[in-house]
Amino acid sequence: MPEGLEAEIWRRALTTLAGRTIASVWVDERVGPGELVDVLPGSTIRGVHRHGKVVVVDTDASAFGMHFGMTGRVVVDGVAPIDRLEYASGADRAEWDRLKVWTVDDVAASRPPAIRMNDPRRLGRISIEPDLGHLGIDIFDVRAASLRDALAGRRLPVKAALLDQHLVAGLGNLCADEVLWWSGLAPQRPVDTLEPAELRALAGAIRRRLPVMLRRGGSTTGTLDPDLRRRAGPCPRDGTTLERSRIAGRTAMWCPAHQR
DNA sequence: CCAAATGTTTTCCC
DNA sequence: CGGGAAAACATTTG
Repeated sequence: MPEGLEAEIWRRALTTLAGRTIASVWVDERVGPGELVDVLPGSTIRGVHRHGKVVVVDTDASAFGMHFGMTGRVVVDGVAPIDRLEYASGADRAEWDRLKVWTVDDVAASRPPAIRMNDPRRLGRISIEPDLGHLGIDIFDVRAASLRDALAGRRLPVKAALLDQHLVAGLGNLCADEVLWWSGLAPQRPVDTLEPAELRALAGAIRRRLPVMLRRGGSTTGTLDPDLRRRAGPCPRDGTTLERSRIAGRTAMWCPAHQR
C-alpha cells in the first residue's frame, strides 16, 4: 500500500469534504459492508482521521474506514491526490472502483462522486466503525520512549517489528527500509540487541525523515527510491553495493557497510 | 514467460 | 506463546 504517508495525503484531501451531506453510496461487497449503502445517506461528513494506514471518515451517522492494500487509492471530487502509484497500474478503470460516495451537491450538479476508491488488485478493505484498538503507535507519534515500549520484550528482527502494525502503525516496506538506512541499523538486527543510542537513532529517523517524505509526496520519495531498489545500486552514503534479503516475507534493501 | 511489486491474514510448523 | 515461512488474494510491470 500505500503506506501511512499515502494514507495521510489522502486523509488531508478527504478533509476538504467536511460539512457535506452524503446522498448515495455504492460499495463493492467483496471488499466492504453493503450496509454502508443504507447507513450513510442523509449523514454529514464531520471530519477525517487516520491511524497507521487506515483512514476513517466520520459522519454524524457512522464512520467508515478505508485500508488500501497494495494498490488502493482515492479520488476526491474527481482529483487524485496521488496520480500514480508505484508497483501498481497507471490506469484507472471503472471496473476497479470499490467505493463511491456522492454528496447532495454532487447529485444536484451531476458530478462524479466526492469519494471514489479504486483498487485493481482488490487487496484493500472498507469497514464500518473500524476498530483501531489493535494498532500500535502511529508513525507520527513515535518517540524514543514510545518506540522502546512498543518493542519491549520482543526478539524479532527490527525490520519485522517496524512492519508489524500492532507495534508501530503506518510503516510499510519502503519506509521501514528508509528509516533503517538513516539510522544505520541492519534490518535483521534483533530488537532486543538494540542499544539505547540505536533506539534513539531509529526513533529520530522516523521522526525526521517521514515528514520530509510526506512533503515530497510519499513513501517512494526516500533516499532508497524504487529505482535504486530495483537496481540494487550503490549506497548513496558510502557507495557500497546495496544488499537484498528477505525479512518477514518482504524484500529488504540495505547497506552492509554502514547498517550494522 | 517469469518474478516481483507500498499489504494483511491465515495456516502450518518448530 | 513467539516467530518464520508459505500461501492466498488479483493485476500489472520490469
